[in-house]
Order: sequence, then structure tokens, then C-alpha cells
Amino acid sequence: MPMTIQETDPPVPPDARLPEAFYRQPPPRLARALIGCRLFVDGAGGRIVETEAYDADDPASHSFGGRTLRNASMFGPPGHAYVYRSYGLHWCLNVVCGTVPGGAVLIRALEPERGLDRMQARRGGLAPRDLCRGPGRLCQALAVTGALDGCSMSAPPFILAAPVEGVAAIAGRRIGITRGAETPWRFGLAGSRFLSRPLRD
DNA sequence: ATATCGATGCCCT
DNA sequence: GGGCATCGATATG
Repeated sequence: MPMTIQETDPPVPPDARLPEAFYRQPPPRLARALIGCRLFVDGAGGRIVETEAYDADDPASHSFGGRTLRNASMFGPPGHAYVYRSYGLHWCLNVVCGTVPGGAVLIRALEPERGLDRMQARRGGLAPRDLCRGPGRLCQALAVTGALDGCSMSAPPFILAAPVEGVAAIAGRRIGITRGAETPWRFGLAGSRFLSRPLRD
């Protein structure tokens, strides 16, 4: 008989919905606040361990040059998704936020907790550690595509829930950008093994 | 451990 | 045509 992993999913948080005001804060603050939150897409996902902030005054941000067809969701309501295609092949998920238009938080990594079997099936049977370690990998594991661009994070298929335990977040420089590289708007859960890379200044 | 490279879509000049 | 908010494979210390 083949060795199978029996899933022992922890319970879904009873009230997943975060208040609308939660998303009305500047991207760096929301990026920090999202560390430790739980993100599920159709029940698959886990604890967010890595984020990055972007805003309209930021040369690294897709919203920097103003509204276009691709970034239109960044100028829509806070608390909705901005999903874009990266390097022609990957998808990346952001949470739109801020007190002015053009802000978003990129979800870069999470610690898988629920739906391990589905995530592994989508990711070629990789170990849990490698399922959601990076924004493109995370979207593949959770089946996030452009079809979810503009959708509310407070409605199916999304669940985004506040942490149930204390969170120690640390900051560093963002990854994979050329402009605005000094800005320390990358946040990570201290000590997590599920980061895409260690946090660096 | 770090470095380099190719794949690939599409927005923008 | 240039430039990516990436990934996986390969090469080398």
C-alpha cells in the first residue's frame, strides 16, 4: 500500500473577515499587519510569512506611472486583489490597500496549513517547504490566476483572517527590483523556514 | 552557498 | 524592442 499523507487540517477560523478599515492603511503598515494572517483560496493555504509593500509614489510599483489596463485593480477598492502576470509565466497576488489610490501588498510566501494535497498536486509533489516559497509558487499552489484580479479578499474563494497568536515581524529590502531597491518594505515572520529568502538590509 | 541563464507574455516607449 | 514585483535548472565554491 502506497505511503500517503493523511491530512489533518486545522479548523478554519470562525470569522475570517477582516474589517474594511483594516485595508485603509498605508501599504508598509498593511504589509506588516498581514504577517501572520491566514490566507486560503478555496480552502487551500496557510499563514502568511512574507509580504512586500508598493505604492504610487514608488518607482518599483506597477502603479508608479498612473493607471493602465494591467494595474487598474490597484486603483480600485482596498481589500480587493490585484493579480498580474510576471515574466510571462507566473502569477502574483497583491492585496490592494491604502488611504490614496495605487497601493498594494504583494503576498510573497506562506506556511502551508490546509489543502496540502491539492497544493502538492499543483506543484509537482514538492515538499511543503517548497509549495508557497515565492509569489509565483504561492499562486501556483493556491491556483490564483488573473481570473481573480479585482475580486474581494473578503468573499469566496478567498479567506483572509487575522492572526490567532502573537506575531514578530521583521523588515528588509525588497527582492527582484532595480528601482526603489533601498526602501525597506519587505516584511517577514521572524524565524520562519517558509520565507522565499532570508531578510536582508 | 551564490551566480548565471533561458523561458515566456505583455505593457510600455 | 526593452524591461520586467519569477522560477527551475545548471554550474561552481
